[in-house]
Amino acid sequence: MAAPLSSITDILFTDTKRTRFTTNTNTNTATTNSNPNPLKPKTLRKKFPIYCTTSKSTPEAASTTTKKNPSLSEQLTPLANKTLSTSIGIQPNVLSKPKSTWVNPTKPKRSVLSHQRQKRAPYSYTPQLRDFQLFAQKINECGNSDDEFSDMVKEIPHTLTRENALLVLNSLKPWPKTHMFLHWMRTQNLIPMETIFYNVTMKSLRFGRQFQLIEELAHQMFDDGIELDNITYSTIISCAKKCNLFDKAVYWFERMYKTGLMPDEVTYSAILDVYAKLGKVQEVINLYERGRATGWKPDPITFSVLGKMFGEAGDYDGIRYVLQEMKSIGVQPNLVVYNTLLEAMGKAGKPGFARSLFEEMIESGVEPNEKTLTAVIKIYGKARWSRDALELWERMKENGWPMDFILDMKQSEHTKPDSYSYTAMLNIYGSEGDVDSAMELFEEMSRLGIQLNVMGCTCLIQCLGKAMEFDDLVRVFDVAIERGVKPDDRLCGSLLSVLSLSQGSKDDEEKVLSCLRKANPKLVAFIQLIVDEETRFEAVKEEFKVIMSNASVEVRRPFCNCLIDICRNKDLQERAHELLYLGTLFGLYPGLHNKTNSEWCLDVRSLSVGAALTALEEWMWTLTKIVQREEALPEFFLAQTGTGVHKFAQGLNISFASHLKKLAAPFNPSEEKAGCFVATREDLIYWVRSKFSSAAVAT
DNA sequence: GATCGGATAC
Repeated sequence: MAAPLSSITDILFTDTKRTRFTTNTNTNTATTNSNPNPLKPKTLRKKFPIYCTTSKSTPEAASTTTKKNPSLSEQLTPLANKTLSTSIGIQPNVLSKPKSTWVNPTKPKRSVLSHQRQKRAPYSYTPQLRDFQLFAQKINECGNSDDEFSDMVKEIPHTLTRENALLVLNSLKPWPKTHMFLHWMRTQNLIPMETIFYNVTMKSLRFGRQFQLIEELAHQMFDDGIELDNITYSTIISCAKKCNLFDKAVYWFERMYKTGLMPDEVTYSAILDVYAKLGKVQEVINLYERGRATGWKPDPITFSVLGKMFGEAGDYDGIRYVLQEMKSIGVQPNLVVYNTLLEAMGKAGKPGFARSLFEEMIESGVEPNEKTLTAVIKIYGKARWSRDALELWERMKENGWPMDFILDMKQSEHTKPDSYSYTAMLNIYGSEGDVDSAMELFEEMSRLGIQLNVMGCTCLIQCLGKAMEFDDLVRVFDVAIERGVKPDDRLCGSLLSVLSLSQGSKDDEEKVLSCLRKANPKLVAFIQLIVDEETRFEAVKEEFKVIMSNASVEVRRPFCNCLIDICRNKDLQERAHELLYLGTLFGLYPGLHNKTNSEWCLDVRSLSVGAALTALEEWMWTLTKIVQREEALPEFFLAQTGTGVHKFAQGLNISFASHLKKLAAPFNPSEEKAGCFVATREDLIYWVRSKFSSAAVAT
């Protein structure tokens, strides 16, 4: 056996200190670097603000080269620092030759993992295969008691050989049988005990989540002098992981180092996953970089582990780092890696990049499976990209991709039907305005007892509101509340937007209000306050403040938009202007008005139709006053509505154009930029003058 | 879940 190596905790601890030291000594350089590498994961960026430092010049690195027998941690630390600076793309010329990072090339350093995967003995033929299969089957079928087992095992058909034993151990299914058979072999002493017998038994125990028994067997191996190999350790570690005993997983990994056994890439990636699940991102990166520094070429499974970790952290830079690493090492992502990275992109809130990655995956010939499609559909649904979602739906039909990713789950015994997939589908149908399909899903969920969550409920209500199906809307809302859905601000927001659509019918309006009253009575009281013409501005202002501070940040602007719409629908223009003013005052419309020397721009893209028209009136009014006072004006004026691709902005440019006409304002659609209306200073001045001269003539 | 180990959705 090799001499004991340093424990991995020592390595990590030493490295953390060193990392901090390196960071501190170079902070000045770091802060002056105006172009940080965009591919750095967050954790790297935090702890390693600079990447160009050569570790050779640090005192620690120098000292390690002079020592005769440097510890593993000492050998690896400078390498890790060095690799961090080269492998993530700041110096692409060094990227392809990690070996150049050796501090002392004449003396090869001990690696942190073995580059050779543990060899497996070839499967040997067993002449009595059939007999032993039957024997194993009988044991499988007998009871779990020791007595029954003892009786049964006596019927062993031939002499036990190594191959026969393996065959039986592999065929025994419930873990107690495998465990008992191994025990029997050990006490009978018919053949010498081997590592592989323990490994096979441990695999069976892992299936039954019997970590304690696995640990007992491992101790027994130590006691009996049976070598634990990489397969033993990776099985122990993965079982600990499966049982959520992460400290145990780390313990056995350290123990492996202490006994002098070098992990191979299977064990190594298993432990990376453990650290990732513990949220120890920095440690994972350190271990990964360390392995890389010694010439390790990680395989797709490792990248899947890294991708999942960065996804959990919502770390987009980290995800790009993984992609960049695979590219530079020349590892082609497989299905699982793509699935992991797509999921990660979703968690990092990058639907656009997820879409490109998905297209790249198809392009490279990797067939998507139901996990891929669920992830992508979910991302499109969340981003409200209904067009992309439906296009994907069509492609699934065309290519024969798994259409039944929901049905699959219904049929599976182990997986409960997925409320999340239903929500994603509700979102798609909802965004597309397909009420029938959305309601069909809703009824199906009720039939199958699938929990409707608040997001699904919000999608449905939006959809029903748009279709003016107020009775169904009330029914869905009541059922959702009954089944324990807690209305949140988004749900209130969608009720509010439905209310702003229900113009005309007092009856329908009352139906929506009854729902909103259950979800947020204060909001209903505020609506009543603002639609009362007698209410004074000061009172509105006070209550507005209360309502908005109580609402979560992301719904404040939609709330205000809807409230303005509601007022305009009731011809309460003055109140609408007050609300827009309050919204601006509370910072709900940043960037509504942008000024440069040559151009003033009104950007109403984040406003509802009513709010946009109110903003336009306000702007024209202000511009009129400026013209009348003969104050300085820029050469050009621009009003931006967007082209209406966003779901909430649909029709905004059309309504805006017709309102411009109504005001006879001098804005014309821009020929260069869709969704823009432009006017020159001359147009504007002419418009104000003619308006007032005609007014003067009229009076 | 035939053949001793590591990765993916809610």
